[in-house]
Order: sequence, then C-alpha cells, then structure tokens
Amino acid sequence: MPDPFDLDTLESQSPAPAQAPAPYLDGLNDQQKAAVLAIDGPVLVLAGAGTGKTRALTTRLAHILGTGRAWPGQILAVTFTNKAASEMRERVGNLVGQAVEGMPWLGTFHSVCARILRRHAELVGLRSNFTILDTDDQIRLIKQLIQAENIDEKRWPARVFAGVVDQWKNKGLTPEKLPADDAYLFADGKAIILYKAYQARLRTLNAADFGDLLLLCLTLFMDNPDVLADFQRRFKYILVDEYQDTNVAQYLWLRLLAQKHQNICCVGDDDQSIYGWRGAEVGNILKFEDDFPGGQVIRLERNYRSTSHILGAASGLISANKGRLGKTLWTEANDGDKVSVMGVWDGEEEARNIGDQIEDLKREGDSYNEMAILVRTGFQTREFESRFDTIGIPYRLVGLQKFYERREVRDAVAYLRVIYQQDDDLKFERIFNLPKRGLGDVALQAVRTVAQSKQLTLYRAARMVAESDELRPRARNSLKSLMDDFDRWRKLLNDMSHVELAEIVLDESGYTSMLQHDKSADAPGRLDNLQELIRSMETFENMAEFLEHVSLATAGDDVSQDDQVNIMTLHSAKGLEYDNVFLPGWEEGLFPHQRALDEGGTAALEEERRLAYVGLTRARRKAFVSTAANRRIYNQWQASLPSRFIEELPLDHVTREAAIGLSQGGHYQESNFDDTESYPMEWDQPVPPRRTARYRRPPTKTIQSTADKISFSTKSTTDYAIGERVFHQKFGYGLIEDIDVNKLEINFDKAGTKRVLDSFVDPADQAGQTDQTG
DNA sequence: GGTCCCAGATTTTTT
DNA sequence: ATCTGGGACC
Repeated sequence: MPDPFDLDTLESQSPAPAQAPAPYLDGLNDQQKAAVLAIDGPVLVLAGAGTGKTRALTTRLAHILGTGRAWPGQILAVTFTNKAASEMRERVGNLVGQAVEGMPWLGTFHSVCARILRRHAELVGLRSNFTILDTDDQIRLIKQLIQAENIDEKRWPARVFAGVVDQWKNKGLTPEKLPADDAYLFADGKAIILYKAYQARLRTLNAADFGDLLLLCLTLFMDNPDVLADFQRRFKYILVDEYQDTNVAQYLWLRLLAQKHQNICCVGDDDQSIYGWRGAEVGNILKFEDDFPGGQVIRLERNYRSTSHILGAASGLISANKGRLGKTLWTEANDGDKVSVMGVWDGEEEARNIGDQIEDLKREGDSYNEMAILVRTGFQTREFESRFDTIGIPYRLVGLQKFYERREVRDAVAYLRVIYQQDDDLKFERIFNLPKRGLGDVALQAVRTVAQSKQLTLYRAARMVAESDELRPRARNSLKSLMDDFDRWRKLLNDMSHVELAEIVLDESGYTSMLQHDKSADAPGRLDNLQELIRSMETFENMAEFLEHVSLATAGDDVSQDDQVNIMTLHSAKGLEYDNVFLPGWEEGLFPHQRALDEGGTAALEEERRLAYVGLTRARRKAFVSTAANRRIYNQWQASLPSRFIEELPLDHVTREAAIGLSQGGHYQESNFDDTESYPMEWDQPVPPRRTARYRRPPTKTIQSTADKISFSTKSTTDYAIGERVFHQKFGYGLIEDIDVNKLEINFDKAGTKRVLDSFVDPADQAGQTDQTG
C-alpha cells in the first residue's frame, strides 16, 4: 500500500474496487441510503435537524473506503469545528477500523489549510514553521500599526479593524483585490494602507492569522496551478459538513479543489444557518445546483429526534422565512407534550420558574444532563447561575469561556512557544515582563530598537541588549537572567518530555508563584487551569504537536461526568440535543436581538428565526419557551414585549400559561394571553409581584407607555417630548433637544449637550422622587 | 516602573 | 454591574 502521505506515489491511482457486502447500510432509511450511495458527481444533502445526518455522512465515508473507491489519503473531509472533526473521525473509525488513521485530510477547514500551507509555505512568503496568530495577538499587532500610522486609536479601535480584516479575508479579498471603497471602512480611507502594512508585518513575523490560513491557501492554489493540480488529482472525494456555514473564501477553495473529480458532497441545512454575521453565506447552499450543474439534491426529512408537537412548532416557525430550499420534516414519533410557552414577570421569576420545572423533571426521573437552557446572549446565564447556586441545582456552562483563551493558559503557552520557537516575537513580547521582572516600556523599547535596526528577532535583540550597557544595571541583570533561563529551558527540550518541561518553566519563571501570591478571588482557579493545561499536554506526543493543537483549537472539550444541567447560548447548542430544553428570554429586542432588528434588515431577522428553530429542534421530548415582561439590561429596567417568534408558533402545538407571579394579583388576564388578537400580553397595573433589595427601580413608567400598544414594534418609545425639561443624576437639569427612540439629546445647563437613555432622566418637576425605591 | 482610578463599553463564535 | 484599558500620579 502506498504511503498515503506522499503525493507523488499516489497520483490518480486507486485501490482495486472490491465488491464487499454492505452491512453498514442496514437500518438506514431510503433517503439516507441515497446519500451514502450517490458517490459520483456533485451531491447536496439537505439534512434537516435530527434526521441522522452524521450517521449518513460517516457511513458514506465508510462506503467509499470499504468499496475501495479511494485510499483514506484521497478523501478530503472538512468540518468547522474540531469537535465535529473528531466526532467524525471516531464514528468512521467505528465503521472501518484502522483505515481512518490514514485520513490525514479529515479536519477543520483551518487545520487542513494549515497542513497544506506548511508544505508549500515558501510559495506564499512564509516558512513552513510559521506561527498561527490568535485574535489576541492579532489585535496587539494591529494596535502597533495603528499607532505607527498616527491614527487616533480611540476613534478607530484595533479590534474593529481586526473585524474588518476578517470580513475581507472571509470574502477572499487580498489587499490587491480590495475594492477602493472599502478603504473607507476604517480610518477615513487608510484602511488599505493598514491592511497592506498588516499583511507585510505578518510575513515578517513568519505568521498567519486565522483568515490567512484560508486566504493564503487560496492564493497558493491560484498562483501555482501545478500545486493546485496535485491536490485536485489527489482528492477524489470531497465531503463538506455544515455547508450552510461556509464563507466565500471557503466556497472558492472548495470549488477549486472539486474541479477535477467533481465528487463533492456538501451536507447542510439552510434552516440552520446562524453564522451570517461572521461571513457565512447561505447563498452558497442556495445556489448549489447552479454551481455544480447536474448535481443531485438529496433531502433527509425523517426526523428521529423530537416529538411531533415539537417538530410541528419548529416547522411552523421556520415557515415564516422566505428564500428557503424547503424541506418537510416528518416523524413517526408520538405527539408528546405541546411546547410550553410561559409568561413571567421578570428574569428573576423566569429563573425561579425554570429551576422549579427542572426539579420536577428530576424528581420524575430525568437526569440533569438531559436538560439544557439555551439563551440568546451570554449575560442571560447570570440569572440562572445565581438561582441554581441558591437552590443547589448543579449546572455547567458550556462553551462560554474557552480554555485556551484564558489568560493564564495563553501566558503559559507563550512561554512554551518562545522556548520551542524563539523567533515568535509576539509571544516573546507577551511574557517579556510577566511575571513582573522590572522590564517595562523602556527595556522593551530598547530591545525593539535594536531588533529593528539590526533586523533581528526580538529574542536575539534581547540577548544583545542584555550583554550591552543599553539598560540600567538592574534591568540589564533581569533581562540577562531571563535570557539565560530561556537558553537553559531550550536545552531541556531534548532531555525531557514536554510535560515535565512545562512544569519546570511555569515554576522557574515565577509564573506559578505569582499566582500563588495573588490574593484575588480567581487566582486559585487560574492555578487549576494551569494544572489542567499540564494534564492535557500528556495527550500529545511532543511539544510541536501540542503547540499546533493549541493554535487551532479552542476547546478543553472534557465534558465532566457529573449530572449537571447544561447552560449555553443558542449558537453553541447547534448540533446538540437534549430531552428537555428551556428557551428563556423570548422577547422583542432580546430575541430577536435588537441589533439584528436595527441593522440587519430582513436577512438578520430571518437568521434570528433560524436560531429559534435551532433552539426548538434541540429538544427530544419537552420544550419550554418563556418570555418576561420586564428585563434588566446593563442595570436598566426595560419593559419588553413577547417575541414575535412566540406568535409564530402554531397554536396547535403550544400551550400558553402565565407564571404565578403574573396571574396571582389579578393584573394579568390569562384570556388575553390565549387570544392572538390581543397580543402582546397586557396587564392593568404594572405592579411587580414583590420587591427585593435588588429591585431598585420598578419599570413603572415604560410599562404604561407600551401597554396600550397592540402591534409589535421593534423599539420601545419614550414618553418624553422635545423641549421638555428633565433632571439627570449626574448632569443635572437640562432641556431635551432631540429624541431618537429612547435616546435623548439633552442640552444640560451645566454639562452641555449629551446623549443619554431616557431611563436615566426624570421629568424636572419630579426630580428626586422616583429613585431609591425599595 | 508600578499602582490606582476613571471612563467607556457590553450579541451571537470558530478557527 | 462589571470588566477592561489607558492615563495620571506616586
């Protein structure tokens, strides 16, 4: 058998086709079988939620390998996340055994591109050991460039430009291809200059950011037809997961690679496209048939996951979207319970309610692991955390804080990277004075100057500065000792395991003791994380493998064994499923999110709706939607209307109820809630069910203004008028000059003209009476 | 060079 | 409310 890693011996040969029986087809439905067997030519598999996509997909891979159509090394299989990639690897492995080991091209877009680039780095101006920058490094670097260009950093923050660059790279735009108008996206037309400078700087540093991995790979292919031809010949079969999430660059990349054999299979679901905001093009999946004429489209429509009420509710909801490819999901499962829609007073009551429901379910025998709370935005988890802490429900926050993004982990990795590869200037800079060792701006500047004038890496320059009289004795000695440490550690690289070395470095660098002496509350947690990092290193052969993993990975995907309720955002819930799913915060402005309503138009609203669809379809047995009448956001109370998505749920599949807090006082009319004519919820008097110390400012005023409205407005209005005199805690008295929804432009007597939110001011004649309630 | 304080910002997330 | 980054001050 030829070496699957060697391009030249492979060329276009393939293993002898074998007519093996196909036991793995047993138990697949007809559509799934079709998706497995349609091997030649372009195929689009439209896989609805819960239709057994992964099973079909992995079986397809097993089928290609099992029938001898291709060697493992001739299959390109790309996913978006490491998690999806490893799941696929594992499941294919279960079907075909060892052969999966030889599938070097099963991975994320980024890891596959990195692999290709490391082979041909010199063709795009890099060396094969190039560093992969993460977002943090990227922003750090851009900040330097912005300063160098004398651009006001306040007005034009580095992180914004990082976002702009990312968008360009997602679209496959190199600085040369950038439309002239795009220059004005940042810093009054200097955007192109900055972009060029940034790219040049990356090349000098022998580094690539995430976007570059794809973009450079694309450039490599387009500028080097022979290289492209090699890969085109090699990849006899191409498989793409979550095709609806591909961006333009990825799409172009795939199209180039598929050109020769045309055996590309794209799997996805247009109804689950929720990453448009970061460059994903639903268009890619919608125009598949144009791009690949003669391609087959196979629909997986039988849902194996949810009850028919849940499926009915989700299908009804998503049917409000236009421009879908269209699928009709069906199930043979029984009806189950209807989707519960609950109205509550505020976020606190919502958390209390869901907590109670969870306890009931647990008492009935369900496990916490099979329950999930899916929120729209991160801050919504707070309310649940504190409630669950109080009543003792165990929970885990999924995917909210990424392991490798934690500061201490990044610091530790920076040390290891500099040891392994001393020319990593950015990482060197990161730990230059960390822990504090008396090397501040002056020292750093001195090193930079030398590096620049002598064209050296920071590391080498630092060595020189340490030997010179450049710095004062104190700093000089400190630097010298740091450089000696690094030299010593580097020698140890060959003598001991990467794990042992990491322990020694953390210890000797003083990083551990810095944390041990840190009296802040999170220091112990940080130390734990370092322990965890050391432990996770053991799963890698050597330092090189570990570092490559860290660059491309985010997760410490160790799902703990305990029985815990899962709390996560809707986005990170994609691809997961639970018996019981709670969907809190279905309110206009929160979900759909205000920002989507404000700036994204119909497209953004539809994406929000798909997000709701994703949320509902995560549930196997029970789904609980809730909507609060009041919500505190950034410490401001806001009255809110039920999300339009609630209204879009077909009545046959939902039950609507109000929480105790709303019905008890008689202010809330349940009949109103059941009657779609009278949506939104109404109440006679906006009296909160109870007040706590934290409930400082009952949202009385705003509620009255929204309560008489019948239609769904996307913004709440203010009840102030231009010319009205108001009082502000901080700015004093002033006159309203302009109103934009709930933002007031006020000319203050003393403070001048400011823009403030209406909830911060009171009518001048009531000043001092309305705050400090409770 | 280090510490303290204030202003400003705060959707969604991968790699 | 809470976190971060930058600038002022010791």
